[in-house]
Amino acid sequence: MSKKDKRPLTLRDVSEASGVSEMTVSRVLRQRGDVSEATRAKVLEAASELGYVPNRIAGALASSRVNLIAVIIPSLSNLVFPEVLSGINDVLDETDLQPVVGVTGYQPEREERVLYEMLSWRPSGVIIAGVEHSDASRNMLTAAGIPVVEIMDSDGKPIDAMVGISQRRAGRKMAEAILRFGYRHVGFMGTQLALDHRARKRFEGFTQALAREGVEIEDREFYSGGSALAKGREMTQLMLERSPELDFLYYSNDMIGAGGLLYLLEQGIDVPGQIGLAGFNGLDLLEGLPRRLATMDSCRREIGQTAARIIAARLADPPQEVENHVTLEPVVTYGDTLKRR
Amino acid sequence: MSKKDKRPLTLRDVSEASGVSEMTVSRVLRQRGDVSEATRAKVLEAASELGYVPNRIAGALASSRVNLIAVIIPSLSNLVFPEVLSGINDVLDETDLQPVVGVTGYQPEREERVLYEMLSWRPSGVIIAGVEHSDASRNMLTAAGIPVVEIMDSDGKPIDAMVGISQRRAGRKMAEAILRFGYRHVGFMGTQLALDHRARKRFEGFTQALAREGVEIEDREFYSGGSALAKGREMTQLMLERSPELDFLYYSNDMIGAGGLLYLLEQGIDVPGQIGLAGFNGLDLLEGLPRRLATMDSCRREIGQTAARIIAARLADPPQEVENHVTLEPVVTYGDTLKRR
DNA sequence: ATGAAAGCGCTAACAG
DNA sequence: CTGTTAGCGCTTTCAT
Repeated sequence: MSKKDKRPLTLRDVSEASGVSEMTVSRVLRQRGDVSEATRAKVLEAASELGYVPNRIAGALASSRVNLIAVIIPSLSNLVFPEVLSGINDVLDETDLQPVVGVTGYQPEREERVLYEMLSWRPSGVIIAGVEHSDASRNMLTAAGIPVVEIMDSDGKPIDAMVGISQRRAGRKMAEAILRFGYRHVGFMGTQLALDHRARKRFEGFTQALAREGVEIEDREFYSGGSALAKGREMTQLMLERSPELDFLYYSNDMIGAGGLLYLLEQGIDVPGQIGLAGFNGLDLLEGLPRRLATMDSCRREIGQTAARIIAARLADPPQEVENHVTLEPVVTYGDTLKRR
Repeated sequence: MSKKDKRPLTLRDVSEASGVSEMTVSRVLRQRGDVSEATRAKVLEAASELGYVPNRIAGALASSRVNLIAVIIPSLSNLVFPEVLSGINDVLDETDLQPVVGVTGYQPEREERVLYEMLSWRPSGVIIAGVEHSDASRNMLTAAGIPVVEIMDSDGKPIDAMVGISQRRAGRKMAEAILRFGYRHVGFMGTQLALDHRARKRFEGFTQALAREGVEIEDREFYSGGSALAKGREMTQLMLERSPELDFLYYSNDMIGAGGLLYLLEQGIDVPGQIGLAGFNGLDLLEGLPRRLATMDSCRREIGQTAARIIAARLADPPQEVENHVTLEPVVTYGDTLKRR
């Protein structure tokens, strides 16, 4: 038990308590260099008795080594990002690197601030969502001189490394599937696209592929905030009342798609006979629905893992060779809501 | 644009570039002390031209001030915790404090490790989920000499401050509602209780309140991992095949409750006529379901906000007086699945 | 309003 | 295997 001092404990306290020099105490605590079993035990004993916790701030300053990896994402409530984080954790857990998460709320100014804050702690690497960043952000990232992995989206010119899917291609692929199966009157529902570049790109790819076959989106609806499931429900009702001729509804994420699906089933509408549906992401959640929503895997866990692996490899001593640009291929799951008519 | 140096930029670089002493540069960058507008401008110009990002590691060491608040939670995939975080953010955004999140996976040893890691950065405060911690963890927390707020659960003796609901009371309240409405044959489904103390306490409160009226849980089922919605569905099916006499199903969270609800509706079972249902948490998600599941608000956003407010108040200069022990009262929402029979 | 000196707690680099 | 010395990049404190 430590006496209730005001002053926090330092290496010196452990040194005095154990009768071993600060330097050797430091070596024991960091498991670096050779220390005799006897001294080792003495030090460990003293440290744990005092309840000493090393001061990494001093350690980092002295060694100019920081085992932190900055991870910058737009949101935690999106469900997708926690899964990316989880993938990152899977891999970093095997190393001595530690993720530190910053959240931007999809706002470029906040991204800038968060980035600045994180870089001021001199992390060893950065994993950041998206490829669009303000000039200031790009400059900071470049100037930091550390590995930077941009994730989730491969449509763009990366600063350094990049792991993701082509969002445009994802949109295109789904459009092609829809057309192939004979749907022609398509409605779209999604979040506000202004700040979510990935959703926007999927949308662009989607419309372009439709256009190639002379098909245009006939109705669209956007939302923000609130329960996505409820929003999907509401928007679907609204859209079908407005545009009863639609035979397909494309949702920019699975959650609103699920809401739409529940609504349609309740109304006794024939899915996918009368109306086909598709979402995006491949959420676990879909498994519990009455019918499997067509969707497309966004590979988010794998993206996280791959990004972390790139960082870990580049930081290894000696640095390992790795592929710096990884484009994953999302797979369409037709489920029960996308069928040849 | 910074020349592509190997060495990271320091205050000295800005000092030289601007012809102002390091000390004054530091003052400008921290907005502390009086600096003439002219020098100020010169410094800012030089700093941004170089792309200088201050080194907080050095700053923190010199000032022994760190604006970090350690936030330690069991999981990010639980949906509940991101909302707590969001509440914490709401409040800390107004201050210069920054949350740093650590995840324990519900494992005490990991909690210990995460805590150790975080404390080694000398944060200014800790917000940690739950009131059960290993001795080592409690010691570290005590020895750190910083404000500690334990959250989510108020059934226990806090180390310092505490914000939460009484999980036992929450379980009891739901049991009382169920009994009041005339249900007598109750089944329970939930996660493995061993490590989730809050779920366990709710369960205990629940069974005790039932017992008081001579009612016992007649069947129970536990799960772990996988899609909660799908699990709720499967467990419900299983349980009803096994125990068709049940007239009420209590789910330890809304997600599995939603799965159960969807299953029962599909089977054409009369809810709540034949079987009543209730979950726990008060998730947004429920709004989009075909029927509103009875549940109980777990006040998670408010818990986050309150905890953050306590930390902010205690860290203010001068420290503000605040209530250190806050017990929130969860409210039962009867929805459409809990009705007098 | 600005500068100079000292040192935060630790570790690199070397010496023994 | 263990100890000594000299900083890491900044801020505190005190002087000017």
